[in-house]
Amino acid sequence: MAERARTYHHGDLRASLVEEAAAMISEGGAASVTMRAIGSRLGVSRAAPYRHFPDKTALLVAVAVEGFRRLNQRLRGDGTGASGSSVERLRHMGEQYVRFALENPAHYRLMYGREALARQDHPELRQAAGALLEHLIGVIRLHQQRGEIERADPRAQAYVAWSAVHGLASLLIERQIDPNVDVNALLSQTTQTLLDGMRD
Amino acid sequence: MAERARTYHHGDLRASLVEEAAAMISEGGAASVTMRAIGSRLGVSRAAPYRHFPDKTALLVAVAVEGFRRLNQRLRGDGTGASGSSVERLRHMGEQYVRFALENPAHYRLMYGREALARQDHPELRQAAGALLEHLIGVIRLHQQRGEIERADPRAQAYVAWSAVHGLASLLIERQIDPNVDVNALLSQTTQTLLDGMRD
DNA sequence: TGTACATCAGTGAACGCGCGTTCACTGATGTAC
DNA sequence: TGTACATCAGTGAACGCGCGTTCACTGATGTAC
Repeated sequence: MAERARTYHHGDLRASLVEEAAAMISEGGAASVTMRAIGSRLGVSRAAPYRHFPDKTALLVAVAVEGFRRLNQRLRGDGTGASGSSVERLRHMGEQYVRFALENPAHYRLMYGREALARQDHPELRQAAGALLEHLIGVIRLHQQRGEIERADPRAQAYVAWSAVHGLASLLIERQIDPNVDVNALLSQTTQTLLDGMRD
Repeated sequence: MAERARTYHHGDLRASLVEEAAAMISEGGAASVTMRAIGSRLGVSRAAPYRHFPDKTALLVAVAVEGFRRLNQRLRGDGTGASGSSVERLRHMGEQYVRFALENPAHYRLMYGREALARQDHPELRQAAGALLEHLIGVIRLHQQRGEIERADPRAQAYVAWSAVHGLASLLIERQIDPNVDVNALLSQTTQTLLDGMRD
């Protein structure tokens, strides 16, 4: 991506900043992202990022929003296809969710933590997170209609399901779970327990 | 607590440092704890804390360990008494766990997050967290024996249960859940779904 | 009981550092005529 | 097509700040004799 000719104007610095910040987050966590470092990594002056983002927080918000976009895309991507049963579809979503978190731990932390970013101040971020939840609610509602799970309030059911996968993802990311445990087995046991608990 | 006479020697500065750091965390999050501020809040010089902790991380570790001690105590405290059924006992633990997190959000975050504290370097912290898990496993094993839940690997079951309550606690703390939602209802729905899913 | 002295919990001033951000500027670009 | 000029993405030096931590020190304490 940095293979454009070295012109004075970068070309698409804004996008590169978001991308590079995400890379830095992967490598060293959110704390390792500094405006100074990101400039120099992109071969650009320290002040250049301020042409595109008013301050550091704005950049981090953009990074988090981009994370939600990717996660959203992944959850919608149909590994099992529309052909899978309702239960399979939900199970698939849960698995992909946790896998995303495991593959992008620091990014995931940025998306959901309030350590680096105060949530209420950033409507775009709020909206990006909300879209994910609405998608889950939609799937749950659909599959309630197919009669495979209990017909409780779909929003509440979504929160319960989300809690379970978010909790598992967090505990794994924060290395609270014995590294000898078989993650796949634990993941499928979690989704299974959840689906059993939601069943009529 | 600061009502001892103003002597040159503080009396029990170490304990006060931990206590005060915990208070600051409650007020402004872990990032608001600085060695400078904590000294001045206790009416002591900036350098004084270094008599008791080699560095800031050591102090934060002590605070986190203290948090685990309190949480542990709370989970063991029998709201329902030993008289409650197995299921009631587990439900009670789940509820107390989430309530602790809601009452001490920043402290909880410090205990389980790796943002402020890298976990592997601090065996005492690791051990404090481990003790909590072992307690949960013990309760689950006991109640498997009473035949009220499925006889799966108790450690795996503990991880699943822990994931659910940790996830719920985290989402609530990070304000990812619609504030209009009835927290108590959501909490009991979560524990209920979990127990249903674990039932034989 | 009184004194000498080792110990250790405090002081206060200073250090160096890395950070986010600002400022006056300059080079490149694209558009009006 | 050629030129004047507004626009805007960059530069590089500097700012002020708050931080963790160190250092030589001093005051209080407790213990040996």
